[in-house]
Amino acid sequence: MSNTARQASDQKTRMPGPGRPRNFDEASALEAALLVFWQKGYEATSLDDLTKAMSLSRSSFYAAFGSKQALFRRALSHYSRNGLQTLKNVADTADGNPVDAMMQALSNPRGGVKGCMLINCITELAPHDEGVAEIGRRHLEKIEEIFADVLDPENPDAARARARALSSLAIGTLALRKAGYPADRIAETLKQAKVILPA
Amino acid sequence: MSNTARQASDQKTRMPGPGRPRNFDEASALEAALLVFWQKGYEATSLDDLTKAMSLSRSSFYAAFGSKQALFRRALSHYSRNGLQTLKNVADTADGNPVDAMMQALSNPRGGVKGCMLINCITELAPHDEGVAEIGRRHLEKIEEIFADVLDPENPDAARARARALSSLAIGTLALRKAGYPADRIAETLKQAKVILPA
DNA sequence: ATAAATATGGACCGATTAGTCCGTAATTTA
DNA sequence: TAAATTACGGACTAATCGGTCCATATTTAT
Repeated sequence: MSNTARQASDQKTRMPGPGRPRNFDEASALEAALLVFWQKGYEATSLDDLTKAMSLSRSSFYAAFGSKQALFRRALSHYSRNGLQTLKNVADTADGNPVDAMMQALSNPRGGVKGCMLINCITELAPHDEGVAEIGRRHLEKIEEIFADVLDPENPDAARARARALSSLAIGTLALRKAGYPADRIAETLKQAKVILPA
Repeated sequence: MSNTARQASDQKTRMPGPGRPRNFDEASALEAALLVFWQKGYEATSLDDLTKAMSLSRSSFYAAFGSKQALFRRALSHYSRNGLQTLKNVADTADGNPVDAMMQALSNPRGGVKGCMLINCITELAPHDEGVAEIGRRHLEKIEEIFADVLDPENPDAARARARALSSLAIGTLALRKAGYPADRIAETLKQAKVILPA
């Protein structure tokens, strides 16, 4: 389907050498695409939106990424990897209460009003796209893991349900933010999580 | 803009009388449209989807509803009204624990895997559609009110933050459901709300 | 220099988008 | 029955959709 990888086929002696080099960076193009998908969603993002944001011609786009859907999958996975890493860092480097820090980070992600891209995509696509649903499931489970490890490092499995509740609470507040709730009400809502903390 | 209402203009003596009667019911057409928007989202729903589901010709559609967007707004408001009424009923008629019943209802709405239409729409549209954001805000605030009245009928204002946390927790679990979490894990997550209950 | 290989820009494609328009059907009032 | 009025079916439009294709540019290996 995709012609992205240099073809290792054609065992003939040739070794032709690479042709014209790209004049774009694949990684930064991917991140540019990520931002567009993040703020507009999958359906509402057009090829023109993407190629403009990535500063790519259509042919380069298709040569490098195969299709809108393939690019999207890559962007989403990239986002997931990145976000989980960030969350782990938050958990590890929080001086005071790591749970509070994680709740903050989840409820007020880099994206600001764009919310969490993975939640956006689960909402938009998961019911009719099992691939997205699976990426989403994995992401959510990882978040639970991180919470559980913080809550009870000795026996994280026992804290799993509480971890999931904390995660869900933070995710729920994303809707408040998108709907335009003032920041202090959201913070106040998050603080209610304290009662979930003790067993 | 819209020609929906019988025009009261033309003060001339005439009083012409109505022409051919409609052979569709506006209310049920609206509900049919609601279902489509609910499960596909706004952008992904086409006019063909709508007219087919509503059993309407395009001309009748535009005569009766004006535009896709206008229809959507009506459907969304209708959904909000309906949903809040249902939630109130759940709160009033729950024999055991009304909070549990509300959490259940919010987390597992009529729509099944379609989730809550309002949350879907907030996620998809609110960041770039202030009209939708406002409908969403009002809806969420009403949910909080219902929770707060159940939590502390004497002084619901004092319970407002807890009410919002419960609401957010339930809303958060919608993402779990869409991502394909098994029902028992979601139920277990909801049960964690008990710790939010006491002051 | 020449051949081989890859990248790029942009024209192009068929399908689909939301929305318009018009001829005709169905109804009420006179 | 005639005039007025509204509804309906469906053809039509201009724009946009995701995706393809090709001629040309740019590179390396010979």
